[in-house]
Amino acid sequence: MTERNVISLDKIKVACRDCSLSALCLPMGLRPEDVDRLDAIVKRNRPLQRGDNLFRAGEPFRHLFVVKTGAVKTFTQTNDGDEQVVGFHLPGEVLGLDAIQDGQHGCSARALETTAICELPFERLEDLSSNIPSLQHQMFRLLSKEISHDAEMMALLGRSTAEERVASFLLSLSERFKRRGFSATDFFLSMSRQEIGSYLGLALETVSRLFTRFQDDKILKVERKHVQIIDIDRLRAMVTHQTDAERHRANPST
Amino acid sequence: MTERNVISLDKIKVACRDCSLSALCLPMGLRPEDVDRLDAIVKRNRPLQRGDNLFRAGEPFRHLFVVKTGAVKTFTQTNDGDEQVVGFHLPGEVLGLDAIQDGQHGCSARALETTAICELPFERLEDLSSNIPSLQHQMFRLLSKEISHDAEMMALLGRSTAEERVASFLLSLSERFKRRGFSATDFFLSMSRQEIGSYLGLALETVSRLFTRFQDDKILKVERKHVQIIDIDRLRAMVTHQTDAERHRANPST
DNA sequence: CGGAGATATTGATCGAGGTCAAAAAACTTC
DNA sequence: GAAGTTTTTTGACCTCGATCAATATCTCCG
Repeated sequence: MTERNVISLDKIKVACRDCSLSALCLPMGLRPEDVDRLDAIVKRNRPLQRGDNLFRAGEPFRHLFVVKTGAVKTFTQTNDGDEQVVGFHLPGEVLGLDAIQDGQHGCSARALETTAICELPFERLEDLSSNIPSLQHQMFRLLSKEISHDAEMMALLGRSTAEERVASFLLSLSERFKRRGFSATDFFLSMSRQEIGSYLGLALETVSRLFTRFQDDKILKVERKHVQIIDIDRLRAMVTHQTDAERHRANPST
Repeated sequence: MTERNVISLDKIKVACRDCSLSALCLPMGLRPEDVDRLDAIVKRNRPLQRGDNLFRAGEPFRHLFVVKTGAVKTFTQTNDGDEQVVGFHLPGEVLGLDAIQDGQHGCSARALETTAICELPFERLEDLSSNIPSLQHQMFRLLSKEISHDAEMMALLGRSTAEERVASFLLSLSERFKRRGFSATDFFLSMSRQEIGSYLGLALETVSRLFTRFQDDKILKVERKHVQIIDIDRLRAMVTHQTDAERHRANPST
């Protein structure tokens, strides 16, 4: 390992209190002194390279993981060999929540690009949650948010056309990038067409064709992994099958 | 209200410690004295009749609900008017978990038959969880289990054929009835073909046709709402696209 | 009991999207 | 920078399940 690597490794070891993600991540809503107590149990390892596994399905569950920088996919293997993508995870998002229930990971997680991770020993997190009510509350919210998100995803997969799914996917990425301070209309996809298709329940060819069509319709500019959203309103209009759950969330006053 | 009703109402007000569901429900794994502390915050109202709403999407979230007897569906409304079924809930299953995150219900819940419900004020449940580590642990497990289940459902909706979806649905019901002490092979569906179809992302006609086909193939005997599973192994064999997450869960030793 | 409305079955038709195939473009690696 | 591999695009074809439609059956009430 070179000197240069050592320096970049140190750089990523930012304490929670100094981390730009704290408004999105577990520390959200905690008092500064409680953030420090949380920080004390966080372990920060060297970054993963593209293709590295963070954990594999079936492994014992010991930690929750938070994406700090980069991107991770979670997936399971079907018994006819090919993989089913379960989710894509951006900075501030927590992985491993499905493993709490029976103490082993139900899916595998693999870095889609160079990715820094914060590791939280779950037993110590539970102890801390017992002692910090706002942390317990934040944990409940986190788990609940995942459940809400899954319900929306199930609705999407159950009802929507390929067009709606791809539009939804792009809008979701757009919003998540925006919240993280990146451009909402100009970004790079870290996953392949294959992975997008698997996630959306579509063939990779269908994803590709829709990108092409959206580009022909002047809604997007797509060049390989680089996506620019030209007309976000037309993209939004495609998601006609939005449920009232989603509407309430988008505009709670109605 | 007649004398007869009053008696039946009293009968359903069984304390957690005496409830046959305690092995499936929140009290699971709690010490008897902690079960009593939990029991003290549980409210048991009169049963719902078929078609009654337990809560509606958009309403403020105050309680978690547990099905005691009967069955409940949760659903959202798409903006073109028709409903999307999100889940079916049997005795011992908890409703409202998706609402913790933002304090309002993301879906509506309606009784599919006469249904008794236990109501848990969430704020008091949080306080209790802070003071009873095993209850906090149980809450985390409960939420995590929901997330696992949703991931399986997403995989089902994303990849599977209509045949697999219906087979999976029947197997899921079968296992859940079995755990509750009912027959795993002879039961009544409390939901319509329409609702099954909505849940599985299929047209109601497709559900009906598959029931007919399974019956022709001597896998089932279906008569309206009454289902008898004749050959559960053939039903299992249909679910070829099982993921490794599901396999680990079905047989943790492998 | 009988009629109305809901629910389920069955048939016929059609189209969205899957599959197969081939070529093109972009990364890897030596 | 050439050769090989992976990823993406595009075309042709076909299948599964949606949709439309008609009938049958159930359930609920007066």
